[in-house]
Amino acid sequence: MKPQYAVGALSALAHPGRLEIFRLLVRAGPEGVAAGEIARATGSLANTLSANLSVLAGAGLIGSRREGRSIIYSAAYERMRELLAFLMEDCCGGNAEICAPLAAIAERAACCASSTMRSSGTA
Amino acid sequence: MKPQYAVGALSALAHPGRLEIFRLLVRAGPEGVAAGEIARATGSLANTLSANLSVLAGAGLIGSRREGRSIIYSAAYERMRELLAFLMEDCCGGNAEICAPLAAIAERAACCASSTMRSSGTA
DNA sequence: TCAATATTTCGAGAATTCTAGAATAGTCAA
DNA sequence: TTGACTATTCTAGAATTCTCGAAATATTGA
Repeated sequence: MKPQYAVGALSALAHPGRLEIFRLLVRAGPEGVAAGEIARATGSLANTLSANLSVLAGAGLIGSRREGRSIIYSAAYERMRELLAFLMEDCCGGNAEICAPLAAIAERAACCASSTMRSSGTA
Repeated sequence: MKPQYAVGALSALAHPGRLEIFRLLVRAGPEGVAAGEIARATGSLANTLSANLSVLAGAGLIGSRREGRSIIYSAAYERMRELLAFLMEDCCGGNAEICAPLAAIAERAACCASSTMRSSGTA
C-alpha cells in the first residue's frame, strides 16, 4: 500500500462518525448494511451520513451495491488488512527474535478467538 | 480503547509527515531515534517536526526520553496494538476466514511491546 | 404518470488544522 | 559565564474539513 493511500484511509477513519460507521460495517460482516439502517443505528442525518460514506468509499475502506431502493455498504476487509500491515511494516527492523516473546500478549485481540480456525503463522 | 482515543490516534496518523515519522519509529525498534535524526531523515524543519512529534505523543503513539542534548522518540507498541485491536473488534460476525489474517496482524503488533518510556498526556 | 421512499449533491458559514518565521528553553563543554 | 547545539513554543494567515438545509437523482409501486 502506498503511503498516500494509507493517509487517505487514516484520514477517513479519523472522525468519530466515520469510525463508528466503519466499525459497524466491520462487525456486520460481508453482507453489509443499508445506508438507511446505518443512519438509524448512528443517529445521523441522511445527507451527513452520505457524505461520510462517500469519504470512506473514496478511501477504499468500504464498498457498496444497490439492492432495490437501498444501497448496501460493506467493509473492504482486504483494504483494512493492507492498512494494518502497512502500519507495522518492517516492525523493529524485521528482528523476529525481539518480537516473538511478546506475541502472546495480543492473543486476546483475535476477533474470532472462539472459532475452530487458528491464525498461527498467517501474516 | 475508547473510541475518542482511537479517533485521536487515527487523526495523528492521518498526516503524511506524521505517518512517515511513526513508521520510521516502528521500524527503528524500542531504542528509538533522536528528534534531530528524524528531522534529517524526513527533511522536516525542526519546529514543524516538533509540532508533529507533539501530536503523536499526545495521541499516545510515541514516547520520549532525554539523552544529553537530544530527545529520543520511540514507538508506543502497546498503544499501537490497542488501536489495531479496536479497529477489528467483533469483526465479521464470526466469519473466521476473514478475521484470521487480521488477527495475525494484530498479534505481530505486540512484537516490541517492552517500552519504558514516559508517554505524555493521553488522559 | 404521479407519489413515496431512499440516497446523493450543492452551497455556505463555522471550526479546525497546517506551516513556517521568530523567539524561547534546556544541555554541555571550556 | 559564554557559546554552540538541540529542541520546543508562540503566532498568524492560509488551507482544509465539518455540518446542515435545500434541492436533485434513482427506484418502486399504484
